[in-house]
Amino acid sequence: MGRPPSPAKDGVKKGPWDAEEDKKLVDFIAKHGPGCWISLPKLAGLNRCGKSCRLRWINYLRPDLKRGNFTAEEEQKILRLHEILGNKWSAIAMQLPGRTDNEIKNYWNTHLKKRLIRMGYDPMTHEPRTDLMACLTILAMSTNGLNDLLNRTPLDVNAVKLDYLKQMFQSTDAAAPNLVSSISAPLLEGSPILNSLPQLENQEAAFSLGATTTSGHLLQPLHHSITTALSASPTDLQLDPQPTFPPSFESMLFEGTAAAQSCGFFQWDDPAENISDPWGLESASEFVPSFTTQTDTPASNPADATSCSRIHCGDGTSGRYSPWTEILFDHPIIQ
DNA sequence: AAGCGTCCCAACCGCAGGTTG
DNA sequence: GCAACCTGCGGTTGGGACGCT
Repeated sequence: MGRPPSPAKDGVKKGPWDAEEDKKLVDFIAKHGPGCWISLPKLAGLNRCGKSCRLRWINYLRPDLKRGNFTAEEEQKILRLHEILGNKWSAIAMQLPGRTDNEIKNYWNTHLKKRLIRMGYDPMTHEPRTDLMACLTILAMSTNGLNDLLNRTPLDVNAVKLDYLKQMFQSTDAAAPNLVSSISAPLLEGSPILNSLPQLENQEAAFSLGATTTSGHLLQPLHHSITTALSASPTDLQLDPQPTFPPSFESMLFEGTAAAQSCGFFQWDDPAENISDPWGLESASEFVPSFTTQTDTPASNPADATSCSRIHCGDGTSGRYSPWTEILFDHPIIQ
């Protein structure tokens, strides 16, 4: 037996809702409340399926929805809840009044997830990535890094990278994350080394050696170890054989320590996202010491190109990074 | 100004679990 | 207990907006 089959769904309108449809739906629900979604379209005079009506109401027309950008507090909440709950968007949405699961899901996929990846964290586990693919990813995102490796360019900065790379591939221990971070060791925009390198005629080359955002912001865990190591030996790039990797950003967030600030996770890499500078730090250079290589090449850490969604170069040009998978798998060394 | 590539998000799709007759 | 419906959820996508060349 069971229920009679539902009516045919042919001829039902799909796609974006117009103002008239919205009004019909809002008026109907204001009068009758959200009840049976299957019968609602017919009763409300809408040529939509009940599912579409429900979605439109829940995600857009509901009066208690909060509009506008996510606040820093909301972002932190999402990150913490995601670490605990995973992709349980509805459960996460329950903890964020006025936000829908769809909205949170979209925000995660378009902002937070990418940010974690750029910073070397696994977006699912929220732990620093230590696998070879992650290393290759970040290396590939430095665009010319692999070319530098293959071509054995004599650039001192790349020599540093190669040293680390060599260690990385020889290493089987926990040093790997630090080695990854070193590969993206950035250089100060407009620094002598940048000016001296003919390879840096384009933004892509600048990307390979690190570039800065217009805001000058951008700190990240991946930078911590290399800058620490370098500052410890400012004139001699002796590499720490057992460098330590900073704790996960969540653990620091939970602890609410200054370490979270030095980690700089909430230093927005995109000026458009840098809404409130929540840690009150105007520049990454505040706690990222400059260092000098054996060839007297000054550098500091205003930003990391591997985590920039938009790279701003000294000549005012800018570019965007591509999704890591594309970069990685398009690279000759992978193919 | 046009073409192209990328980003973003509203909306759709398919599935799973609960409900109903 | 079964079959079909209903609801909610998470993954995916289409197309408008935007920026760059």
